[in-house]
Amino acid sequence: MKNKEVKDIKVPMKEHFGNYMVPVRDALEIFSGKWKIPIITALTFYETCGFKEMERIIEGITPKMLSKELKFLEENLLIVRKVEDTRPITVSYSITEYGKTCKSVMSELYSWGTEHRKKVFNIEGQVWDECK
Amino acid sequence: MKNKEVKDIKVPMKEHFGNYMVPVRDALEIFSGKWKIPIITALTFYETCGFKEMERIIEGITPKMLSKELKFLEENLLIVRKVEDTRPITVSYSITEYGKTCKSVMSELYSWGTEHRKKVFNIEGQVWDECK
DNA sequence: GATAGTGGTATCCAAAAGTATAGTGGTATG
DNA sequence: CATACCACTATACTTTTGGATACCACTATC
Repeated sequence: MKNKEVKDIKVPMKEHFGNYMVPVRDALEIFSGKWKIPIITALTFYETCGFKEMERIIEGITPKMLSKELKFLEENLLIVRKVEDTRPITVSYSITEYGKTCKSVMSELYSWGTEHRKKVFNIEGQVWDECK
Repeated sequence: MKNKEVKDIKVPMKEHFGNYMVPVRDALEIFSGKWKIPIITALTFYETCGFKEMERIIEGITPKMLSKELKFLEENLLIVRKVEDTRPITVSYSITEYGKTCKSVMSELYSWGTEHRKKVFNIEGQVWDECK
C-alpha cells in the first residue's frame, strides 16, 4: 500500500443499511420456501379453495406442509380461513385484497428470473419440460 | 352438493403455471438465504471489496459462508473475482453491470416489505433498533 | 523469529426445512 | 356397516442451511 491512495475504510453494513435490510428480509420471509408462492398463486387464480382441493392443485405438497404454510399466510393477512357450515363441514381458504398486492413482487421476480435464465443458461424458452 | 351449482374441477397447477413458477424460483434462489442480499448490497455500495474486507463489512458472516456465497454469485454472473498482482496478492470482488439489475428486484422487495411491516405489525418506523 | 494480515479450506455440529407414513374424528354413500 | 371423503395432526426421518472452530500457505512488519 505504498504508491496507492489510502483506501477509505469500509464500515460494517449496519451503519449504512440497517434500515434497508429489515423490510427486505420481511418480504423474503413471505416468498421464500418451497410452497408459499405456489399457494399464493393458486389462490390468486382460483380465489377460493378447500384444503383437499389445494392438496390436489399443488402437486407434491404434504398435508403437514400445506397446513403449516396456510397458517403462516393467514397470520400474515394474505389469506383467510373460513369454516363453512355445510355437511360435511368444509373449510375455505381465500386470498385477501391485501394478498393480491403480492402480484407486484411476484411479477418482478418473474421478469427478472426470466431474464436471468436467458443470461445464465442461454435459454430462450421451449425447454420448460426439462425443469420440474 | 345438491342445491349448489357444480363446482368447476380445479386442475393441478402445472397445467396453468408450469411456465410461470420456474423463473420465479430462479429469482428466489438468487435472493433467498441469509447472506446473498447483504453481499450484493455491500458490493453495490462499495463497487469493489477484498475478502477480509467483506468479512468485516458483513457482520457475523463466517469465511465458509462468504466463500460459498461469493462462488454462487460469481457463477450467476452477478459479481466478478479478480486476483490482483500485488504484494501480498489480493483478491477483489466487484459487482458486474448485470449484477446491478438486482436493484429493481430488491427495491420491490423493500417497498413491499415496508408496507407489510406497517400492515402486520402496525409499525411505522423508529423501531429498527429492536430488529437485529 | 514471533506476530499480523491476506484469502481462503476442512471438519464437525446444531437448527431449520421438508418428506413419508400413519392415524383421528366426523359425515355421508352404497 | 364397510367404505370413502373431509380437514387435518402426530411421529419419525432426511436434507439443507448455517455456525464454530481450527487450520493452511503466503507475505510483510517488528
